[in-house]
Amino acid sequence: MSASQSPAAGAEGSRQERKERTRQAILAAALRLSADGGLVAVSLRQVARDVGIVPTAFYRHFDSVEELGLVLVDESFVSLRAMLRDVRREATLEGVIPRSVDVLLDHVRRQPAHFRFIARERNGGSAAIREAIRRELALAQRELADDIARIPGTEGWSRDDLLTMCDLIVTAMVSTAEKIMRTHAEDEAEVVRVARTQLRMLVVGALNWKSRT
Amino acid sequence: MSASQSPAAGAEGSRQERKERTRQAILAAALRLSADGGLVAVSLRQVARDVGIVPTAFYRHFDSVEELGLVLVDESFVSLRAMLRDVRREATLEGVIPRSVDVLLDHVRRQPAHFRFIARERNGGSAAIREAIRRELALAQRELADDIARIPGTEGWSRDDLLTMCDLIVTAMVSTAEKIMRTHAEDEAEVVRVARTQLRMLVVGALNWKSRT
DNA sequence: TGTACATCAGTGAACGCGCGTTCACTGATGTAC
DNA sequence: TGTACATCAGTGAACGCGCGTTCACTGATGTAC
Repeated sequence: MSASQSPAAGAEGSRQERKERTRQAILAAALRLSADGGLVAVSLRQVARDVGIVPTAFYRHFDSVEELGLVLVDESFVSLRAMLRDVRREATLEGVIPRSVDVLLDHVRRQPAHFRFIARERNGGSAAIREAIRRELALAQRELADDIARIPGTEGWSRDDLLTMCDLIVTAMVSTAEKIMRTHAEDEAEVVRVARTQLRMLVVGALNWKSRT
Repeated sequence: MSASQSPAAGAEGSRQERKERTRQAILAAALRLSADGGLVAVSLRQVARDVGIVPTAFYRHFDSVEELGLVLVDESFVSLRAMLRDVRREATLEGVIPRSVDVLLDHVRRQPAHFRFIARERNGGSAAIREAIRRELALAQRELADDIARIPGTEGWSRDDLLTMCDLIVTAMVSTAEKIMRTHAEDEAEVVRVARTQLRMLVVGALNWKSRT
């Protein structure tokens, strides 16, 4: 690797393009390496070695592994928001539950690294990273509430009840995502079945609880 | 500290008693130190320094920090099971929800270190520790199902539905515990209110969903 | 009760290793004229 | 189009540090006689 100026990413493109390619390679390496023991266990030198650059070159792109981690949070939530957008395409109260779980399964299987990163760092990471993830999940919760409010048949719910329910839905879905990640393909059906039942219990409960008050 | 043979724990008691006291001091130190960056970030030397022994003396008690971590899992779940036992003392369907949340709040406030350790290592820790925690939580889920099955008025639920519901309850309560840990005392009431509403939604939902089939 | 020996929790020096960070540098790419 | 200079991504040596682990040890406690 000592013969090339930009070993990780080939020599094509402008200087700026090559820098961006190295940056992406660093992000990808850190994401991959963090799967083992979380981002805390990832060293700057490991990342550099993996990318094929000298340790000091890391500083051309990030001030620290921590700063890199915050970028990975953003990147991971792009995947999560893409998922929410996919769920949004089903707009009936009946169809939304099976569809949501299917979409979750699909996205977790396609982007396992991003979902694993969020699950891991949500409690395990540094304070700054935990806070960033918490904020993104709270945003997802509000977006979900907005979406559900638009579904016909949900007019009876107050914003407050809706948010309380969405908090629980997000929690349950994060838990389901974690389950999916440690489940082999042949046992997926059971996880999906349980997740659907739980969502149904939850939605039906919210409906009946509200009608009582 | 170099003047004493058992600096961390005084000189009283038999050799065996003093060894046990050092062992407990090591566990306490590791639990405290892991609050910052998880157990991954805790080094054998840090623990030894904190306890007031030389690094090599650590090996008289544990083979590695990892092994120590597994003991901390056990210890933490003693707190969690004490909590379940406390919940169990309320045996009516109406009283169980507010009581459960009160008990959770009380125990999390009294043993924050144990609950924080479980929350952190559940996803952040080593594979062995994650697995140990997952197994304990699955056990808690089954015990909870047994308890609920004994409450009058729950005869209509199948074991399967009960377990599915308990999975969701445990997930929600872990999430609530995490919320409590990052909430100041003056905002506790809101967290408790939301947690109660969520449990109620959940239980009512399970009831109504079952009666449908 | 007194003595001789065994046990073993804790000691302290030493090791090699990977770490983050500093610094002066190189040489290809980009720009101004 | 050609030349002179600026930029800056990546280099490589060097540093001090904390780490886990080894080893032979010490000396108080415990036990057998």
